Amino acid sequence: MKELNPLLHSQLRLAIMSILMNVEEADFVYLKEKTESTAGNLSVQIDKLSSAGYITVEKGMSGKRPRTICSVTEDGIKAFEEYVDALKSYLNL
Amino acid sequence: MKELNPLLHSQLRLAIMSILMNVEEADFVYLKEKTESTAGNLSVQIDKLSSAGYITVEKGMSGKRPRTICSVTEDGIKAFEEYVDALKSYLNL
DNA sequence: TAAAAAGGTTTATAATATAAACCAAATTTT
DNA sequence: AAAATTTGGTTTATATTATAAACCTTTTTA
Repeated sequence: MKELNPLLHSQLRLAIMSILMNVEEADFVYLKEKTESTAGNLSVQIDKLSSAGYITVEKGMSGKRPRTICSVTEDGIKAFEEYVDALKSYLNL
Repeated sequence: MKELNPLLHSQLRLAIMSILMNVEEADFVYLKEKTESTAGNLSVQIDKLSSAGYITVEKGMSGKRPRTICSVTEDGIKAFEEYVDALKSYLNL
């Protein structure tokens, strides 16, 4: 049986990637609302995806408030697609 | 976003369930070979699925050797199918 | 100006997965 | 016929992970 990339096989990280696969970019606040996660957990998981090179993270300002924008990288897309392929063999889809 | 049943969202438990969804029953040795897991890990995860009522486990003898036979329950089938549904929304399948 | 909210990060804790060590019975080797 | 190995597991320890709690700084509101 195929391996399931452990970096993607985590509910929150998978949710983040899933969202980012469908949009150009998404900011911290949007990801938090969509995933219904705590800020702490989200921050940690964003870091891990970023460290793995699956997403890029730009910390900037929106007016006077900080704004963290994420988007998926080529590597991230590839990893996500491979993960989906592997999962399909588990779920017979 | 939907919750992913944490009992099923584990590589090895998902692999076990995936196998059992496609056969009448499977024994410990067969599951170990198919999943390429260690005996210890397999034993633990079988227990968890069993405690959750997702599989039944019969410990008997085959000739002079012990034999542990597993099969999925109705509850297990239902949980698996719900898990697959939830996952689909993450993977857009 | 004091209090609360926004947007996060860091640190501590609880849960999980995994492997290592172990056990008893059966089989094989010497 | 001992001794060593294999089979079929279980139990316990360890390393990783996920998660939440506590915290920080700046901005906004009361």
